[in-house]
Amino acid sequence: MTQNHPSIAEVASLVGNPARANILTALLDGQALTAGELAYVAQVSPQTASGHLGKLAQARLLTVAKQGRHCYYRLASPLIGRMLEGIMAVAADGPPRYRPAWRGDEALKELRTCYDHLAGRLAVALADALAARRHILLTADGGIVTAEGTDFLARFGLDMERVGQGKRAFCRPCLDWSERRPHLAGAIGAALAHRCFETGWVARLPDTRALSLSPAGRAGFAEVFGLHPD
Amino acid sequence: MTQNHPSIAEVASLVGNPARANILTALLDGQALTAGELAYVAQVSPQTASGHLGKLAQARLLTVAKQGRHCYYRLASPLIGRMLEGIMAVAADGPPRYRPAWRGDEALKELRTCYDHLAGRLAVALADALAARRHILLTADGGIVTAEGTDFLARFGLDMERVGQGKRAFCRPCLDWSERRPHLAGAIGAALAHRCFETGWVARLPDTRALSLSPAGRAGFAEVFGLHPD
DNA sequence: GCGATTGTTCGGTTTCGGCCGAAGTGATGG
DNA sequence: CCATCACTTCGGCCGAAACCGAACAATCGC
Repeated sequence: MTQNHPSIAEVASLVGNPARANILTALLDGQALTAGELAYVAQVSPQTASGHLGKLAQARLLTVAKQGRHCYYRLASPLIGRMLEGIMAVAADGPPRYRPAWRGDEALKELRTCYDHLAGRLAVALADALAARRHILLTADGGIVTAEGTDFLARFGLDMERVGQGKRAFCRPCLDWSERRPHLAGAIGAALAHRCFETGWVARLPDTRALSLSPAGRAGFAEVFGLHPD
Repeated sequence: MTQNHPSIAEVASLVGNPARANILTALLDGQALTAGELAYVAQVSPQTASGHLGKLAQARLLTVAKQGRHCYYRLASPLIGRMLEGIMAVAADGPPRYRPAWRGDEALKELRTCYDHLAGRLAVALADALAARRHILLTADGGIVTAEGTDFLARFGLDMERVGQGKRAFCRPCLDWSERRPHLAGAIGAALAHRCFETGWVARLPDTRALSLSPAGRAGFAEVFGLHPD
C-alpha cells in the first residue's frame, strides 16, 4: 500500500510554522489584512513575512488583492477556516505544558470573532442558553434548530427564510479553543453574529479579533438570552 | 496584539511531515497498528518511525498500547480524525500540480473507510441518493435526517433510537478527498457503515483502507439505494 | 518630479529536524 | 538460557528552510 498523501503534509507544514500560523489565525475572522499588518502580528520582518505570504498564496491558502501600494491578503475559502478550527481544537486539547500561561488578551477570551461567527466565553454561554431552552440541539457532530428556536431567532431579527435557504436552518458546533466547549457556527452562527453587529450590541476593535460589548449589548444579552457578561 | 498560538504551529508541524502524515492517515480508520506496520506505510526505517511515533504520542495525537513485544498505536481521539479530514479537504482543493497523477489504488477511490464511516465514489453516491430522496438534507455545515429518512434507515437495520440518543439522529457532511464532494459522516455515517459491515455487504481488506464489495453488497446497494457500483 | 511608504527579491548565515547505522532493552519461544 | 523478534535510543551526517540586511520595484502625496 503506497498511498502517499504528499499534499496533506505540504498543507500542514505550511501551517506548521509559528509566523505563518499567526498570519492565518489573524485572518481567521475573514477580514483582509495588508502584508505589513500581517508581518506585525507574525512578529517577523516584512521581508520574511513576504516570503511566507508568497508561499501561502501559491498554495492557495490565501488570496491576494492589490490595492494601490497595499496588498490585502485573506483566507482563500471558508474551507481554510474550517481546517484551522480543527487544528486549534486539537491544539487546545493537547498537553498542558504548551499553554501554561495564556499570554493573550483577556478580552479575547471573553468575546471575539471566529471566522464569521462569535466565539469566547460569552458565545459559549449563548450556545448553552439556546440549548438549555431547547431552541437548538447540539452534538459533537452537528445540530438542529427546533421550531421554537426558529420562531425565537426570527423574533430576534434573523431572516430565518434566507438563513435556511428554504425553511431549514442548519447549525454546527465549533469547538472554542479558549473555553474548550462548543459555540455556535454555521449559517445560524453567522447570522446571529451579523445581527449582533447590526444592532450595535458588539463592535470590532482595531488590531484584534476581540470584540467590544456596548451597554445596549450588555442589557440585551441579559434580557433576551439571560446572559450576564463578566 | 501579541496573540501567539504556538500550539497551533506545533500541532500542524507534526502533521507537516510526509512520514508522519502517512502514519496518521493510515490510522484514520480508527484501527490500531503496530510500530512496524506504521514504519512500512510511512516508508521509513523502524527507528525513524519510532522517533515520529514518540513525538506524536508525546503531543497526544496518538495513544500507545503495549501488548507483548508489539506496540499498538491509534489516534488519541476523534478530534484528531476531524482535524485530518479538514486538512485533507484543503489539500484536495489545492493547486492541481500537487496531485496530477493519482498514485493510489483505484479501489481506494471507489470505496474505503474514513475514520468510522464510508468514503469514496460509492459513499458519495450513497449520500447523493439519500439526499435526492429527501431522506437526509445536507449543507456544507451540517445535516438532518427527515422523518421519512429515519423510517427508511430503521428498515435498513439501523437502531435509530440509539444512534440519535433519544429520537434525533445527527448527521454531518465530510468532504471526500477523492471525489471532492461530501459523503455521510457523524453518528448516521458511522451507523450506516457499521450496518454495511454487519450485513457482509462490504469487508475490510488487509493493508489498505480500501474496502471490498461483496456480490450481496453490489445487489443490495442497487436494490436498496439504487446505486450501481462501477 | 522627489521623498516617503509599502512591498518584494536576492544572498548568505545559521539553525533545526529528518534520516539511518549501530547498539541497547525487553518479551517470546523452543 | 540463548536465539530471535519488535521496538527504542544514541550519534553523526546532511539538506531544507527560516531569518534578516541590503537592494530593488511600485505607488502615493505634495
